[in-house]
Amino acid sequence: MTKYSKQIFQIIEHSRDHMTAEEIFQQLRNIYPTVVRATVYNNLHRLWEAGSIRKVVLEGQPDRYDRMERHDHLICKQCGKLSDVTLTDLTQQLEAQLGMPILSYDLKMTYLCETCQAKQEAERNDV
Amino acid sequence: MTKYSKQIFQIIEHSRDHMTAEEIFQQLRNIYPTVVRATVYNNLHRLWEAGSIRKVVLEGQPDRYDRMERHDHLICKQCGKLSDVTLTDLTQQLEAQLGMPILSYDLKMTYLCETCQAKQEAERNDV
DNA sequence: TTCTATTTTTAGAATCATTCTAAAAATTCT
DNA sequence: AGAATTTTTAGAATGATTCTAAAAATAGAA
Repeated sequence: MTKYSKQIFQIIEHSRDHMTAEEIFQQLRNIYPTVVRATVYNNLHRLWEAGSIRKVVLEGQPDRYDRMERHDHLICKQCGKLSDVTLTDLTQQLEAQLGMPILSYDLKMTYLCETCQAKQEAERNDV
Repeated sequence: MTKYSKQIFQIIEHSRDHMTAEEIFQQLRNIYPTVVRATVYNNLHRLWEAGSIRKVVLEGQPDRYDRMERHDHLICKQCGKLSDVTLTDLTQQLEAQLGMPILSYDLKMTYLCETCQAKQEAERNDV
């Protein structure tokens, strides 16, 4: 692990908001002002390959990076806000239904966040 | 609905293999040889926006399009093969755990397909 | 039908996240 | 130290997708 990969790993582990490569790059530049974007991409790739970080792929957005710890994702259908929830592990249940083992699963749920719910409520009253 | 959107919708509904925009474009050209890529993208976007088709976003691949009918996805970790499975609807269960309603969910599971399992087995015997 | 408005298609340029390339620098191994 | 490997760098390249502005098609109203 180099100073860059260590730092990038730290940034991801300690951020609760699923940063993009660009955001990580910006933050890393505060510490190492000469670092280059490719270094961030290289390290993210290596960390992900090594199974040290998760990649969260959302439509129409640059990839986001996330800590490994088991958890699921909630995405607001309106504003796209991404948040974490930890539901009970479904692995057993899924394997039982499939009748075979799985390696992992990725569960994303869409909902309407409080802010967007409030907005929608307001609109309804306006009209 | 225009001839193009109708046809594109048909292609997606009748294909079991989650086609990319490019693949749909190639197939559409067999019927309408002068059609242009942008038309495929435009129509895919409209169909998706209208909730008539699903978009399957996988890492490092162009987006794939899928029929709407409720089902989940299995992805081979090795070769990337994508297949459909229909497990019991988890909505109730998820909502109960979350304590709030959700709009939809997207469940992707990774596994090792038969082919890749066989390959891995063979390698193990070779070494 | 004829005029007008809206939607769709087209061609090609533009975008933008990400990957690639090849050289330089840093690190590790012997 | 010297050689080999890994990482970083700068910048070009890639490639899926979106955008733009004009042309064509379609739908609606008179």
